[in-house]
Amino acid sequence: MEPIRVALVEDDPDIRQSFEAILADAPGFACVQAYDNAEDAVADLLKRPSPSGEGLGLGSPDVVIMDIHLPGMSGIDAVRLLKAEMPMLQIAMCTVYEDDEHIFNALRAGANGYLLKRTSPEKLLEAISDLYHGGSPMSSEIARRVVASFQKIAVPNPELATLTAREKEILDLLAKGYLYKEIAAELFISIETVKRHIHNIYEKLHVQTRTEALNKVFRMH
Amino acid sequence: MEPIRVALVEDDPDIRQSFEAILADAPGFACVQAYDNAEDAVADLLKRPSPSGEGLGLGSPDVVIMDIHLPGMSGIDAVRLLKAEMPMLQIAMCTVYEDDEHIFNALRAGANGYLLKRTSPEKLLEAISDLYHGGSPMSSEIARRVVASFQKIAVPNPELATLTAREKEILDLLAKGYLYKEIAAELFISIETVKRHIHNIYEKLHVQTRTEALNKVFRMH
DNA sequence: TGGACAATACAACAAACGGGGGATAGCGCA
DNA sequence: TGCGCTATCCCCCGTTTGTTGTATTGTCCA
Repeated sequence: MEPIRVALVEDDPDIRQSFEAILADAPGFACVQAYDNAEDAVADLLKRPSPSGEGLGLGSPDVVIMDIHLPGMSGIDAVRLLKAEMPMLQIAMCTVYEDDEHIFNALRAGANGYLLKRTSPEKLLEAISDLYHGGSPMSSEIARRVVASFQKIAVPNPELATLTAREKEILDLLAKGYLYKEIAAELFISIETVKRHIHNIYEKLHVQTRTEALNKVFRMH
Repeated sequence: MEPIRVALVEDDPDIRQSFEAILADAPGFACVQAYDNAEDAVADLLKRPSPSGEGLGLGSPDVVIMDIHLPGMSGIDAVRLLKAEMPMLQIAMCTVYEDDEHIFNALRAGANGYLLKRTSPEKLLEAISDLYHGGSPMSSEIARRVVASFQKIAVPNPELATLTAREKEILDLLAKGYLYKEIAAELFISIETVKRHIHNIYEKLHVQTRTEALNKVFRMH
């Protein structure tokens, strides 16, 4: 069985060599490239592009372990560039940063996993294998924040709760861009009633225009 | 050392007994409750509320493993109710569903982890331990979808790319709810120019009204 | 140097929006 | 029974939005 081909991007020589040693000792893994900066890594890895995203070039690694804090270009920008050209390449960040900003920017840029540097060698190898098989390994602190981010999304607006069912129904159509007369036709009521409802909605939400109302609705979604 | 106290909510007696057996055999784990439906589980677990969220009641489990498909109330609704009263209680879903809808609804409801039923006994125990220590265990297929959801958020609309810098600037103000005359004042141009720009924007986005334009802008943000 | 494009501006007009004042009818609850 | 809330409807009026014309200026590029 072919070993999993790994590339490292890490500026600290001690850490890089330590990772290389771990990979060299582990059966089934091979460190095929190691870079100490993002510019070299991007330039070199893009030399072996997958013709149309359906596979990786011959010399390409299967998995990239990318530091975030690097001299010059950041690891996050490197991920963005690499993923744009080689979407099948599996990349995991490996860094000391565990704040939401770094985590979410990295994932938005296209990173497939996010590990903390204090990850044990066994967990690191397990993560690389997981990546290779299409998983998204995360240190448990990271998973926790990612999961927590789903709960924060819904910030219930108390103003919205004061709307009646009919008002919510009309606000929903309003948000979709329906004209007053279209709402009236949809609900089989007169346009005057639509105006009255919308007037009441605006009063409850403390807004004057449709756009302000929409911003209140979208903000918590 | 005290064992981790686990409660199960699972309607299939075979699976429930199998989980109980796994927990009974594992040192450091104890199955303290098992329910075959969500109503009983919620009613019973809420009898031991944490006074103000800072801890769990004396008879409470540390960790709950919750099925989603149950007779009557769903496991997702049960999580919502339990988390509202006992936010410190750690709950992981354990189910066969691996579609985005179920995953994200469960996480939004407050679930701390999400496991698939085909998870091996070793991984299950590891997940329970991870939960107990504040992590968010996920099967790797689940982690993959959760991470992918961060990338999908930004679906670049090619129509938006055709807008000039000035048009984007005006669209931005338009989205914030500015009136035409306010945009004119903000940018030191005439209201007629604002109308012209907005007209051009609508043409490029293939919309007729402000609200339709906003929906195009918000959709990819 | 001519053409394409972006930004600016004006005019006239129709449609849509939003505020103000009413009014009626039903429904539940004190 | 009466009060409050909700949903429904009407009129008047000014403002805002969006369309359709036309036109000037500047820039960039072939």
